[in-house]
Amino acid sequence: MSNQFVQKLSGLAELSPNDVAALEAATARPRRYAARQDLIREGDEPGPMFVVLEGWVCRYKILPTGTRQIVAFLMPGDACDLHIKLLAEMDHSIQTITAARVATISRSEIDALMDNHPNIARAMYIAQLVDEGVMRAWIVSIGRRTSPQRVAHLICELYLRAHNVGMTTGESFDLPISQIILADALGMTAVHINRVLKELRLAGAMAVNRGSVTISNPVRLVQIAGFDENYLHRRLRRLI
Amino acid sequence: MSNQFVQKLSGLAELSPNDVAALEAATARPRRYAARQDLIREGDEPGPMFVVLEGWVCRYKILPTGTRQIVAFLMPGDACDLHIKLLAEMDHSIQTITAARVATISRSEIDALMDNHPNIARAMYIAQLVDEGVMRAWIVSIGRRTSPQRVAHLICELYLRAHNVGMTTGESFDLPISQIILADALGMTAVHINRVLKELRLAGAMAVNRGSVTISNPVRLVQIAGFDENYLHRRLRRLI
DNA sequence: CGAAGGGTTGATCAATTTCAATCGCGGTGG
DNA sequence: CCACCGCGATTGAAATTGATCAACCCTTCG
Repeated sequence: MSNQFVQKLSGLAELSPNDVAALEAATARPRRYAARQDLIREGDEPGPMFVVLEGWVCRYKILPTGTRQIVAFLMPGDACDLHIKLLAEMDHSIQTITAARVATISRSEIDALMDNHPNIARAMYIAQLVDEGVMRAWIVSIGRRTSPQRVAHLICELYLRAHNVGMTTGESFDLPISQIILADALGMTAVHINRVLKELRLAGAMAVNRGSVTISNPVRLVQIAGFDENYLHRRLRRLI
Repeated sequence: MSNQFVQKLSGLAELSPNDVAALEAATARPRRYAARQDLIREGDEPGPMFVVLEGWVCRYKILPTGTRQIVAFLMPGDACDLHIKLLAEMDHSIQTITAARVATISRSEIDALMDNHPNIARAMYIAQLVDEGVMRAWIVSIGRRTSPQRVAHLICELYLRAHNVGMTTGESFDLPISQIILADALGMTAVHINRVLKELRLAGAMAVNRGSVTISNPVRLVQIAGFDENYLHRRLRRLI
């Protein structure tokens, strides 16, 4: 399958070869970014739609005190904000975590894609609904789960999302994310994340090494997390 | 202005008298619900779109341990999930907090509204983007703000949203929400919410009495919250 | 009148943050 | 080639926040 964007959307709606070709054309000229580059900042006027083709990206907000909260991770195949152009300004920033290849699709291109390819429109709407479900799950995690549960839940989510676009190998996947970034995503301190990761490692549930995660005991990890994949609305219900 | 739904959408796009009439017709036959009734539950098949016309409603999820996290408040004028029918099942539940009047609009009615009234479509898309911004702001609050900041921030948000649909009187507004519900929304315990409310009252920032909130010192409240209204994307930038 | 559900308060406990120090690794300039 | 630097990872100890446990009060409602 050509790229993760096509692969992801194919999982959400039936795409014809014609649809696939249109998606490939729209993402044919991605731009490369170094790590830690803002694609767009809070307060900026929204631009074209971003589609991540390679690397990891996040949405985040900075508080007056300077602390940061990451509100979403984007991995290859993930796109941003279909109708974002309707807003006058961005309410958050988007930044690369690793070096990345990101395609931009202009408003008119999107409109053309959606108008001429109903199945693409359908898939994009579903993707947006899933993204909202993911945000709700984050609120639940941060609000009500203990820190080990929270970390475990995020890893379960990322594993499944990566799996969905063919980016896992067995029970491992690349997670090129520092403990600092994990802390910013989970509303914790890096110190505490470190201790929780150790705890999960000692519990035999999962281990992080040099930018990749291995889920040593999927059943245990899911138990710890209290993970229910329903909010990812996947067509293919594989057990992990 | 006829109802809060029309009022809210009018603030997001120019609506013609014809558009307004169509919205009124679509919400003409609301259903009444008692307090604490689920409109729909996690796992259910999505139904029609809900539009709250009177009363308060929330989206929530229940954890395996039985604790609850509220992920959004819906007040009069707020609608749910434009394209939700594209999903096979709900990933969260929706429940009335108070007695409420809620209109339901079927998929086909929505499609007709959106197709025949581009400005309604535009307004609904903007409303959805704003709802996403609100969710991001919740993640930030729960993840990174202290409890007094968190409470203050939520009150600022709710005040502005209420103000937007004409539901404030001076610096007060109805907030028919128990401390338990506040706790479920902010990821805290009711006991702690109680102490924080006391602290905010003593600080002269705001006070809650019998289902209504008075913002005694807006400037102080905004300061405490570190509140920036940008994420609500309001057209009318009034200072509170 | 009694029961139930919120609200309020105090005392104690547990989870996390904060502060501080050390370690290790990759990259860089001398 | 190697010492040095900066960033992330790791660990310990102290400080703080918020949760938990346990009363008790007040109002509403049957």
